[in-house]
Amino acid sequence: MLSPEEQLKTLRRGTSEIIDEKDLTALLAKGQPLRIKAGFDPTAPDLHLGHTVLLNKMKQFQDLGHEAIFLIGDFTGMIGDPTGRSETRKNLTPDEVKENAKTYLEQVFKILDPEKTTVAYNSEWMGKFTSVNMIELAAHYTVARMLERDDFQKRLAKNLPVSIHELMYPLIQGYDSVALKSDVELGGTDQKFNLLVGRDLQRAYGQKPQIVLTMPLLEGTDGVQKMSKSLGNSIGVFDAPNEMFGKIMSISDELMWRFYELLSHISTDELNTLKDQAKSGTLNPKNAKMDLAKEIVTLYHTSDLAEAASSEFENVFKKKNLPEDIPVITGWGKETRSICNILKENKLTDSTSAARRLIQQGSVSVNGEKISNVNQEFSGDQEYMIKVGKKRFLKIQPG
RNA sequence: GGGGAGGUUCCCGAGUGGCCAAAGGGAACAGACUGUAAAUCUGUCGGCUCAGCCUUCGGAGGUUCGAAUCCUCCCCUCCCCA
Repeated sequence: MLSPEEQLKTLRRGTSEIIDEKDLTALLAKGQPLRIKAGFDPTAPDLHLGHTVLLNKMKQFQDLGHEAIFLIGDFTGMIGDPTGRSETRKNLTPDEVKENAKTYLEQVFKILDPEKTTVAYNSEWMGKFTSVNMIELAAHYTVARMLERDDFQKRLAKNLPVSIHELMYPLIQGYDSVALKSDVELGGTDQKFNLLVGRDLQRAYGQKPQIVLTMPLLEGTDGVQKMSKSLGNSIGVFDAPNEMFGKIMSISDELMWRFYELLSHISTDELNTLKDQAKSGTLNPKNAKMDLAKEIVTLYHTSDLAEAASSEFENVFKKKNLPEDIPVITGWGKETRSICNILKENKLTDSTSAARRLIQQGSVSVNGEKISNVNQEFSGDQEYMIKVGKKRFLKIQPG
């Protein structure tokens, strides 16, 4: 095992806060593998790059010889973490939770080493919890301390509802640390409160409080708000290679460095070199971004697909050629149909109204010719290349 | 249990009988500019057989020539008192 200082150097990369670093150093100095806990709520099946920030940190612990415990909050998932919520979450059914959990693990093992990862489900112990146990647990915390929490404060201040069960959430997450006897727990900065409750509860149950390590929340493609599917700024780990590549290319240069720090597996030294080169002008930021996009696409797909996505990107957007994989449909014969209906029927636009607007704005072309007449009709027995905006394409072939 | 406030288009939020498909902001989409960058500027932003028509303002009824706006009942949330 590396020395505590060397380990810390790696562990500090991208980290927001370590509570408390001295304690962590002391633990590392023992030279024993530590139990590293990270919990995921299987509330949404769509994993995005933001979720992987934590996994990358966990991977670092794993590579340093520690024991990664991946906790699936199948029990807590039914409650819904109130963190960062301006409103109460919808509860999930056990089946939904189970389904989501399966998806999670599949993705998780693209980063973590399955051989060295312990997977735990908190329903294992929470499912057996009696109401007496629950009340005992609740007795270890006070209402005032629970309401200190920022999310609750904000909601109360805005006269928004906070349900009782949401107050239970941090207690149960904290109890997971007791059940797992974790030495370190990882979480996003928004999880700080919950993670700290874990420390208090471990103390209350006679254990040594865990070290809390928080990671920043990754911004979404807009560069401002945190990555989230519902905000429409996320890059999903299931995104197709070309889409994933394109989304990464669309982030700002500033955000690119953050992605490098939190998502790339290149060493911190290499990263600093890249930054210096970009600053001095010897490296075009675009190339650094292309490399990053390739690395990430390779991780979730393959290096071949990443290369293909890269050349496709250059081809379509730099050289303005047509993409390779244009959806093709078969024509409808001799009768003619209006352009608006064709666009709507093939989902190039949401509605004929939207199609009209886009045509009026000059963003629709057929065979390279801009369409200006919203009523223009086309027969279905010829080949057409339809383009809407920069990204939507459709080819119609005679039947 | 008593008293008060409120539920508006994807989100926030204005609108208290016709000039309302509903201000403003955000998001999104499109155009210009680019490195598909970002930033900026411009436009669009319920639907349709589209200069007209149809469906929306928590739900169901009602008043009216006409309702997001008034009345009745119901559902949901918050605040104060107990």
